[in-house]
Amino acid sequence: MGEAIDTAAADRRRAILRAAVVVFAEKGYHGCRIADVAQEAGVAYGLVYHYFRNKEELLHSVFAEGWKRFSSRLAELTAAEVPLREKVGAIVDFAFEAYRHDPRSMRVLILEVARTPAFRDSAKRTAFEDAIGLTGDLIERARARGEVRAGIDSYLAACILFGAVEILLTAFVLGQLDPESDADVARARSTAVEIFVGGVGS
Amino acid sequence: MGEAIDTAAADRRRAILRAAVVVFAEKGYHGCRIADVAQEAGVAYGLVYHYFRNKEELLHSVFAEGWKRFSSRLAELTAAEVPLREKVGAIVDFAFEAYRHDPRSMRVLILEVARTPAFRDSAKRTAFEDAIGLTGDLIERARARGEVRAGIDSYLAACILFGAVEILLTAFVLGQLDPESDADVARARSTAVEIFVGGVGS
Amino acid sequence: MGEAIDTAAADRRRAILRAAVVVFAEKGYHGCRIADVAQEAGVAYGLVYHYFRNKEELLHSVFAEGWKRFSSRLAELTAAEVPLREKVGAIVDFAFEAYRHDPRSMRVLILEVARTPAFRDSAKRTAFEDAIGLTGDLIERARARGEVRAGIDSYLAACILFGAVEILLTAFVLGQLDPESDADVARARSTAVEIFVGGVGS
Amino acid sequence: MGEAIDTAAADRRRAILRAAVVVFAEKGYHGCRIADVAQEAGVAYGLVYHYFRNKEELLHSVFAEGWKRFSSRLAELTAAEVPLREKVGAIVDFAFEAYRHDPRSMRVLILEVARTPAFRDSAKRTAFEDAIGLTGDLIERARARGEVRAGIDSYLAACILFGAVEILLTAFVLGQLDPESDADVARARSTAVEIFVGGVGS
DNA sequence: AATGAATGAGCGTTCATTCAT
DNA sequence: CATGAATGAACGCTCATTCAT
Repeated sequence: MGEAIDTAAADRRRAILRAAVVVFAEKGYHGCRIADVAQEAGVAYGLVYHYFRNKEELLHSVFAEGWKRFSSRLAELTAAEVPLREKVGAIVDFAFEAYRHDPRSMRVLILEVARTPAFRDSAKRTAFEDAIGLTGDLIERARARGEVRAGIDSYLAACILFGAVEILLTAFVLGQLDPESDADVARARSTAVEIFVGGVGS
Repeated sequence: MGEAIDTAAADRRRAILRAAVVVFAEKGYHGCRIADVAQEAGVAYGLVYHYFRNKEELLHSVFAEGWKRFSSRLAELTAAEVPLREKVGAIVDFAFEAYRHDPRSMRVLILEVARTPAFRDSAKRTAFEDAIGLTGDLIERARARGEVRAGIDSYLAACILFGAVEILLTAFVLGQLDPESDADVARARSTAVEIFVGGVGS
Repeated sequence: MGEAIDTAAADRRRAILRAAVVVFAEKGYHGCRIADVAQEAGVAYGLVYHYFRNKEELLHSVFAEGWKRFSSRLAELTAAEVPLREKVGAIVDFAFEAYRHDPRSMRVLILEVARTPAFRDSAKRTAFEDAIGLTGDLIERARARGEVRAGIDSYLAACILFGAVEILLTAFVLGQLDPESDADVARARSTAVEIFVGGVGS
Repeated sequence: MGEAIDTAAADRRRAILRAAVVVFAEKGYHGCRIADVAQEAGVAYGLVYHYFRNKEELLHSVFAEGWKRFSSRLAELTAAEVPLREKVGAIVDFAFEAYRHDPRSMRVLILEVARTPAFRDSAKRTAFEDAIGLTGDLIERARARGEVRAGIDSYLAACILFGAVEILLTAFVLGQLDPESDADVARARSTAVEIFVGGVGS
């Protein structure tokens, strides 16, 4: 029974979190009120403060929740024994897939979390740095197998891969690319992988 | 004399704009008050409203000012008759140089303008799209000269180049790379160019 | 068994009341939350509402509890057949002793109850007035025995005695006098009694 | 002209302060909103924050304003060369007169300021202590002229005088005495002076 | 009886914006 | 042009109180 209650509480918490994703995605962090989140979640706004200390912590939690999935997937990929090109493809696929599956979450991750001043420090940066670290490791391993050419810094390369993925996601988010169009998605994916692995040059 | 006054007015306007750059860079668009900008500019806050309709227009103007230089440089590069690798290097150099020269402006461009909801539409996006269009044209021309391999979409490639540059600038802005270190700058530049043109693969 | 339960209930009630004294003394009536009182009492905050209608009634009850002892002692003193100087001394002693014994209760009585707007009417004032009435009676009796000089209004004198005691207690509460110092206590006591009975004049 | 503006600003500030006195007196510090003060002053509530940092500072200022008059009068009295009985009478008169002249200010001083937790420290206590110090000095001088009997501590005596005055004012404030009744006022005054100087004893 | 999730009135405070001087 | 007093919408947050369990 205690568990049932805990679960109910956890459900509520998750409901508010989901509502926050929706609302942040729609109006941005600064453009929405706690009351909007509460309304979207179908609860009184006071309740939000039972589950989250304040608005900022709500955003932090949205991030933490979303990031967890991404970084665990990344860790898997790093360990896998497949060619670099496939790994890079998998990272891009995963990001694109995540966006197709829950565009609003990605929207918040891409447009809000990463750019909120409060997030420019501590935990958040660490999370991004961890992801880059993992990806850098992944590239280092590929180098050990002779898959990476000389003169390429693995960690800067990881950065660049993320930059590429992020800007393509942004293009999807902002509507320059259509996530519903398989052609758009395939083209974006292959261009990202091809450039990252083989460059644009002939 | 009318001109003298106009010039004085223009100076004032520029002073406020400069102050806005400083303050936006320091505390972010949402984290600062018009009064902060005015104080930084050394004027009464009411005066800001003589030169700019409102806070948002101030941010728009900051962007427009900063972007002008960048896009005119881009247009030059597009027209120049040099190999693709050099053009890409020039774009990266220009971005990095701009950051070294006026890190606060870049900070605002990178961390504020691009991510403010209000900017996710209208003029701002057009500006970014123009830049990508120009860069895409540049790549198309290179393709015409046989410098670009098949299967690469020029405009997505332009996106990716911008994503790469942006994330490296972000690394500088957030302190993961040191803009004062020539080694860091050179490594970032060469990695960006090498990956973009030749990929990481061996 | 009904009694056992009643007793348990009464214990709970008393525990909450004691907790209220502690918390009110520490942070003031307006400066604390029901939740603070509950936590101090080691119960869930909802339970407070089983025993007290609301926060204000809690304060009323704290007062009533504390005042009961004081006024019954006062009634005893009134009846006793001892010289006025001794009676006054006993009142002062009693107040000081009460403070040494339970400074937090006195703190609440002195700093909170007497000054809460809600207490400026009804029951509370009556209680104070009763005390003053009793003390006035006490002085009247002394007058009947020739111990009070002409031109002194007994009830105003009672007021003044209370004012003197209260301000000395305040001095203890606020730390200007040290309740642990026997010298301070003795001096305060004798000064109060001497002035009240004999005045400062030579 | 600068002066005219300063004066206008000072007038506004004073108007808000006066309004605060009225409203605090009526509903208590905790029982009123900034908006009430503003309405009473006939200004927008935002304006209150131009002149006072926050609600607490407003109360502090109300106190400071009211106390200034009282303590300067006290300093005069201390210096005067009149018998102790007259000085004590003058202190009591001044306090009563102040109450008759501006009962709401006194109400705030007596019922709010002295009892607000935030005021139980720093500046406020110092002010009270200063007043007691001055009055203690006054009694010490009287002692030097042989007007005070042995065994009386001047500073405790000063405390007690203040306690007596305060409680009588409280009686006026709470309606147990009628400040409009000359008889009540005269009786209260003479009782206070007589007890303080000569005691109740015969 | 006991718990604490849920509610929502209420309020302090901020700050963009206006406008009289 | 320049100033900054004045306005008031807006919002985050608190916390007393209720009530289902």
